Amino acid sequence: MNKFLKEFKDRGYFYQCTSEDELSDLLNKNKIKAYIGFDCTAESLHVGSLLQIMCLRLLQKNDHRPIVLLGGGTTRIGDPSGKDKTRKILSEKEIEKNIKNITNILKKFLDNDNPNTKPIFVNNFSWLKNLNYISFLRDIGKHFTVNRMLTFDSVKLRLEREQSLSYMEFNYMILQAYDFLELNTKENCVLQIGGSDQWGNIVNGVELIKRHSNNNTFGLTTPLITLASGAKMGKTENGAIWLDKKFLSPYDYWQFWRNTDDRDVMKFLKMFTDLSINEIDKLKKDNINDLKVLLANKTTALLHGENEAKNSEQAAKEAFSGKSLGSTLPKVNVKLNKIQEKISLIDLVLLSRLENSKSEIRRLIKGNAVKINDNIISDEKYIISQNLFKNNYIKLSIGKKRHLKIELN
RNA sequence: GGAGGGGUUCCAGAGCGGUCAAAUGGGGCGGGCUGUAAACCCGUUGACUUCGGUCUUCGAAAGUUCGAAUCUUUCCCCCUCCA
Repeated sequence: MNKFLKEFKDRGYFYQCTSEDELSDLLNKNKIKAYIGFDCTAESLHVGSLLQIMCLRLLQKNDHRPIVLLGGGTTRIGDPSGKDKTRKILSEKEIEKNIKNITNILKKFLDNDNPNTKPIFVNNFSWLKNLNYISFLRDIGKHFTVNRMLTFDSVKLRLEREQSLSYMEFNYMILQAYDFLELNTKENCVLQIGGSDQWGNIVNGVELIKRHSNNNTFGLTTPLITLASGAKMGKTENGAIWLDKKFLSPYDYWQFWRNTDDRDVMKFLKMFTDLSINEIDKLKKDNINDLKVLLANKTTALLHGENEAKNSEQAAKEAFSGKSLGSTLPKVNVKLNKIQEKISLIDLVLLSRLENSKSEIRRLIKGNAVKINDNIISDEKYIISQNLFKNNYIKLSIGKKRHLKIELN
């Protein structure tokens, strides 16, 4: 089997392929271009897209060239796959902003220097916006039968549940198929990779290209990752695990990985780090916590860099091992006069934005969950005094996992 | 178009005139155990509070009543069956 494909499988990226043997042959013979599409509905990507990003990296590692398609056009339509309801439609401005931001995130993960493999960024709005309806129907629409379209899950499931599906959304799969055709024609792109929910859309592209241009192309999908606990990966109660400092600090990103379920650690090391399969298999499994730290360090380094990873590890060490004030903890500044006004503990927590409901904070205080400089405070009327500040800051903790440095200025 | 059933707090789902900020389960949060894991146990889970209470919530609006999630009317939405 081809080297790229083998590693793709070994790392757990593989779910389905349109024609595995042929693709393997092709990859052995040629360096190809492959594309993955990213939705631009949100301002940032989250961990849910990480597997796709790792696929892009793997392509580069094997000297293939990734094309990153940003769905500036298709986001204006909305993919019905896996959704019960029509999504809200974003304004042009929002989409442009999202594209910029998402591009920057992807660049952090990818090698942008090697001229042979550096990613090609495209926005499908650039070709979709100029489509002429009549000629599109004649050139492209004729290759699709409604009979077949109705059988795809994205459409079928909606109809079965009697949830309305607009004509606009119904067209989504044709547009995505057209994207592939466009990239095949202009860039000689021969492979589309996507999540398993994209299978239908990908197959449509492969078939369209066959009928329209008589070229052979391929589709490859990755599995939906579920955690050992059964939950979908990437979202927690506190929100998505964003791949963007603005929405989730490197420390919290590090913590997300550090808190991985025991049963998922090896799997994630393979999926989300650059450690070779060999190295991973040789790792000593007797101290699972060391492996979690390794996982957190590697994944954080990929996104935020080695330094941030180191800092996060250091901060975690200090925060969890107790007494020392974490010099690297996330910090919040408080004006000196606030303290002189005799601010209450409740208000301090409010100020820290760790919680935003006074009732909730009261409950936490009663439950012995709030600590200042590692001392439990159980009096909800506790007033913060200036002499609590050592070296100009205090450590505020809620529960075992949330720690913050409050700095005076 | 006709006939029924339904919209309840994060989710599922009880309540069907006062004792309802609303049973129970799940999830979340906190505590315990531990390893920042899992499992398990306990507590908590609308907001504000001078801890006495106060305010806002049961699809929307109007009404009946001393009092409504619960009754009436209109409207909106969903589901099932028939055409």
